[in-house]
Amino acid sequence: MSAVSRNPVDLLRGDKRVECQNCALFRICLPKHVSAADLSSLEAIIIKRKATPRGQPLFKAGDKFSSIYAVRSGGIKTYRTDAEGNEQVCGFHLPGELVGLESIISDTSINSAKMLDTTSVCEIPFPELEALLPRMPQLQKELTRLLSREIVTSQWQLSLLGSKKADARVAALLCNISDRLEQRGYSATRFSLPMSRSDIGNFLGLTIETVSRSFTRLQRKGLLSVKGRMVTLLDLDNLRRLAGHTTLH
Amino acid sequence: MSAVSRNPVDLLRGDKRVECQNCALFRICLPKHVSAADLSSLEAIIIKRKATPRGQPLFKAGDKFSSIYAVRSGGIKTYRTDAEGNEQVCGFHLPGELVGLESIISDTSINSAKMLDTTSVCEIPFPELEALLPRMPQLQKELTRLLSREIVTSQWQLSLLGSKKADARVAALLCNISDRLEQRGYSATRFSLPMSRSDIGNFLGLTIETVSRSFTRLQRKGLLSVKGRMVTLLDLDNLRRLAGHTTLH
DNA sequence: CGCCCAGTTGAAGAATTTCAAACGATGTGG
DNA sequence: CCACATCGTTTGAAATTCTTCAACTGGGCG
Repeated sequence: MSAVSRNPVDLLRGDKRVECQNCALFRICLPKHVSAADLSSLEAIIIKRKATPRGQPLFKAGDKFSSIYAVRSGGIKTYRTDAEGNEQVCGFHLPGELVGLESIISDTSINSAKMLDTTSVCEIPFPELEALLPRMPQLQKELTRLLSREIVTSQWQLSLLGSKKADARVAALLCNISDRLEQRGYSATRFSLPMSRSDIGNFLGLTIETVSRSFTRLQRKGLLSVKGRMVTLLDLDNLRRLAGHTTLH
Repeated sequence: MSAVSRNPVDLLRGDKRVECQNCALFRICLPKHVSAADLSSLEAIIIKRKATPRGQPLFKAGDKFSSIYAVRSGGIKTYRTDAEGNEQVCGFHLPGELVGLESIISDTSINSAKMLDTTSVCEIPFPELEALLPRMPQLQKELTRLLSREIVTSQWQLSLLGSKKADARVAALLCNISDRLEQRGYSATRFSLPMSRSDIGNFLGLTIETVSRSFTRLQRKGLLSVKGRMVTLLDLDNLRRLAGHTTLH
């Protein structure tokens, strides 16, 4: 999708100092309310990683928890695996969103995270971040807000899985992604899904076949047009109506 | 279930100063790591409410968000209502747990909360709490941890709704409640469910009929015994095996 | 060119929902 | 004290939705 690397190995770590103010995501990312004076202390602990190709893990469940991550470009899925080896996708993370917040309560990572696409992240070592908080109330507030938002997102997902039919779930996910992309300055009606049908199905609690059929039905109703991962939302109003609830983000 | 009040009206507010150290839940509640010196500043902002009867709302979605709450006794459910008026139960909160964390990101409450039983709470005004954080790193850490735990809980629930059959969902909920009660010093194998079948079904993404049938099946398998809300877990091992994953809490 | 993977489509099967009825505990009024 | 209404729960049978199994398609890449 984006530029692909020749040599994955030397993409794994970057060491250039991050410059949040120049980042396109500054307005929506963690440091958005941090004063210019404090910003450099924050930037000092952040590790700007280079792009990593699709499919690479960012971390695995059980790894020692030491950092959270901000997505700079691309996309990431987080997922957990239960005793029988079943995966459950917990979330998709777009640029400007944090990954790994659920593991703060633990010494080890609770979820695994994998690149959906060529993706770059900023690594934020958590103990260092935590040490900054007492001195930086703005940052502390923002972190609390982002944690809270993560709860809201999970609960939104719950209300999807709890009572909605397949078509409504698919519509809701598409509307949600549409909103998030729009917020980042992209088209709200035409975009490429960063994740596979299998990930979508898993996220929505459906099989890939059901997802596929659902796309076909929505297409026949004239609500959207799909070609592989490329979707065009033709009737956002009715799509939202079908999703039938709380717009998120 | 517990003592019932004659006059609900004068139960709504208490003004006795809270004394966390003497509270049976001190070890598991928000202030557990706060130093004795800091504790009194925290206690000063907490409002100890008197018991409220079953069915009363604690807050409603859309209310101005101003406080989070710690359950002192009884139980609370939080839920959200979508555009069509469908409810989705987001969580059950037992003594020692916080309620309302999801709304921190918002000016208004995102969920509604209702007493499942005669319940008393400590109200913690959030702006005041937030003001204490810079001076009390321990408290800040604990709040962050609790927020993180809330994410883990929601994601646990997701993995239930995402891929589990009805019996597994019911078994998982029972094991989860069992664990939480045990942690609070109650019996892990014999307890009274604080919530109705309807709440259970809604929480698990099932109809009440399916929940009822599931209880009957689990009973026939000799895994438990149910009479109304009273359950006895007869074979916790196999119940966990059936639930088939990550123990939470 | 042909393999392979992701996605689509079809038909049969399984699980849950829906509709309907009955039960038991609780509470009210005669 | 009993008859009756109510609520939450249980049970049964039919309808629906989703899953499963299987075959097929089309684009990308060796």
